[in-house]
Amino acid sequence: MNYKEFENCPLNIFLKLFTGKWKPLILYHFFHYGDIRFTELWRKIPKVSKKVLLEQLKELEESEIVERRQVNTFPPEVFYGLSEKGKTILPVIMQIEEWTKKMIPSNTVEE
Amino acid sequence: MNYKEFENCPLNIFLKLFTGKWKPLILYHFFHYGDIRFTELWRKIPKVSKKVLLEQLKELEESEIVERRQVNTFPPEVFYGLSEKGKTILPVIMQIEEWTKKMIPSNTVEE
DNA sequence: CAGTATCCCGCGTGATACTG
DNA sequence: CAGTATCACGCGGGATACTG
Repeated sequence: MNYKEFENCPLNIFLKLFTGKWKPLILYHFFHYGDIRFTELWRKIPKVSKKVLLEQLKELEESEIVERRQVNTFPPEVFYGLSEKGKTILPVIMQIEEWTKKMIPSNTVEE
Repeated sequence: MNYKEFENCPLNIFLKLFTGKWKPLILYHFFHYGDIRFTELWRKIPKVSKKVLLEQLKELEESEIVERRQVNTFPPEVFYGLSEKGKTILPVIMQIEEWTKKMIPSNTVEE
């Protein structure tokens, strides 16, 4: 296996899907709250700039994990949420969470 | 949930374990070949510098996923491999790979 | 052979203001 | 309200030489 082959390896593809500082948190909100309007999502994730949040959403959209739904034209009203493909990740995420809770001592994060 | 809580969320902790350009490939080799001597690992991953490879190994070691075993004193002979905790990740990785193969169309990576 | 010391660069991310 | 345009910066990663 050379590096190029590895680029195509499923584990790496999966990780690249989630690479991005805010993507896991974005998906977390979709899993728990369903579709969310852009500004509301932004309100829930207070430390990220609009530009970056939009970039991350766009990347997730290009991965076909997230769907963007524009409701009416003016003023713009845009909802983001999981696609059907995105919803199939849930069991994988759950197994990851179980493993992590069991194996990784819950580190205390300093303020 | 605020951002600080999210830092402690299992999904995020898991992803941080693998964040690092070469970590998945390093783990791939350990899963397939068991313990590997440092230089041999370096030979298998030709595009990474020694410095960076050592950094990534050190981070994995600090996560207690990888273990470093020094065999004798001179010349140094150091083996790296999965810890017991590291080995428990395998089923999780396998589920991730299955999901990815099923759901993500195998992108062609340009040369 | 394994590991360290420097120096360097690009990219992901951030702050802010502007537009339709 | 959703999205774009600039400008800027820190840090993860890379190249190279050196050390015990």
